[in-house]
Amino acid sequence: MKPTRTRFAPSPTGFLHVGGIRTALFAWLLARQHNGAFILRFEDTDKKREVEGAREHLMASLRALGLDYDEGPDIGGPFAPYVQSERLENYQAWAQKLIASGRAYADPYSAEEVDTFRAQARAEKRAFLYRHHRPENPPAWDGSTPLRFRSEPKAYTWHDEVMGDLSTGPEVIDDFILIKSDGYPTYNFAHIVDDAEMEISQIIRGQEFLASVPNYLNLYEAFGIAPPSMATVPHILGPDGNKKLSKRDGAKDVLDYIRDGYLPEALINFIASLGWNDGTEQEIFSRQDLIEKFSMDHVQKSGARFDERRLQWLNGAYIRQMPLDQLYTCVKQFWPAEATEYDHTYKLYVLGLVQERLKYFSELPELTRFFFVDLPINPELITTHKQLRKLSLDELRKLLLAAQATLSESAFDVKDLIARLNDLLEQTEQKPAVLFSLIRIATTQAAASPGLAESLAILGPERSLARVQAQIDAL
RNA sequence: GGUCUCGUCGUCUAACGGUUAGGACGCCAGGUUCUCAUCCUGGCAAUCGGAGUUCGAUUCUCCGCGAGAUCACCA
Repeated sequence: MKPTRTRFAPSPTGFLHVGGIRTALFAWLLARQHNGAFILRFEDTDKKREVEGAREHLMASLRALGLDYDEGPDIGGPFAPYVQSERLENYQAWAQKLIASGRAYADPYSAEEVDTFRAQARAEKRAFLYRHHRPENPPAWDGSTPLRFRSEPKAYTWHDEVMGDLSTGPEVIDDFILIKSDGYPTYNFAHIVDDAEMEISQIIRGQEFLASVPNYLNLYEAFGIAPPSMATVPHILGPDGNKKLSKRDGAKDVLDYIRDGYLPEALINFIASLGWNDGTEQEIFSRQDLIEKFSMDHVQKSGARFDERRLQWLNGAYIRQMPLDQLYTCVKQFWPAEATEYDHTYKLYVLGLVQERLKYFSELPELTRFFFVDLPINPELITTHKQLRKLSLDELRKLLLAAQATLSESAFDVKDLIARLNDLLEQTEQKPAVLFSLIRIATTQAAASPGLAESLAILGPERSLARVQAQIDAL
């Protein structure tokens, strides 16, 4: 059996969003699963669309997700270069083979003339076929005009790893352009040459190419080479509509998810399970699980909608199962500014308290700020509280004074705090919902916070008591 | 308009032609002496429609309907 060699071949025209990364992920998984090679190739044959910095961005995105490639533009490999604009002579050589065998010819028409043909077909509600206008005696090709493939229309049936058995009639086969008048090859031509030269065993790509496959098959035949196995994955759709997920609809750069504090492992798990499952009820797949269990024939044929809530849940699940010290290194850049003057031990303790409620790292500041700085008194926390708003200012003051008295004698370890808070419940004959809420609000000024005793223990006596006092003063 | 593809809870998805159509996210309710979260329990919720084949159809066939892709000197 031939070695597994898969590739990810983006055009450097922008960032990589979740939809785009999926084909890269699948290709990577197959390569790793079979101890094969994963190859990165830049398809930069349209110079007009190229975006400055996109190459670096694409490579950074793959790196961030841990999708390491074995051959590529920056690291080379046995079939270098891995950039199409640096391989023009290869395409010329292959084009000459077709010219020699009579399977390619110069397109004598101007772009405007072809547009006229196209408009005509459209007006007649027909699909446009260039070959209906194929010239009888095309001039010799001198490179100043497009070079077209001379197709041999016929019906095809073929197998797609995801879609299953597919078939089309001869009416979809056409004389597409191999080399543009600027000397660059089209995608349709270049990828076939490169995949053959680079010995790619399996092509994984989005469904926008599905309709072109019969044309590719026709070209493979003209070259007398066997096509690689093909897998067509459906698009990932936007969250609200049925549109393909695209940059225009606000699809986010995968690097933005990393910046927001999503874990690469969670992102990969999420993207993989968007349209794929292993047939069991497992939801969480480690990278190794995915490598072992991934299979193209379990990939869904229809497009999946992108649901960020599910990604959040998954990321939270990964965060929760992380060892604390590992999580600590991950969140280093995400602490609120006020945390800089606090030491490792303090922050580690804080992190331990919020670990189970953290969905992504950039939430860390809002979740932990009150551990590092006194927040301004927010009267609404009491006036909108369904129990506390019923109490008079005098009652509130009494409770806070009682709390102050009890806490001032505490050793401020969790155990002692719990004991004293429980005593205070009996003393004041209050429900926890009243007493604990009040103390929690006074000492945190936050709508939500971790357990009361644990929070107080971290804050310490000085700060806790000062905050209770501040709350009393503000009543 | 031609061609191709797809169609199970709101979302992601399971189900050799035989299941009370399962799981997960989300949502709702309850429990875990405060909030938020976690965890646990329970609940709501789906086979696009119509024929046909069959003892029996989510599954096979056909016709509708809906959705997506494509018909570029873009990939």
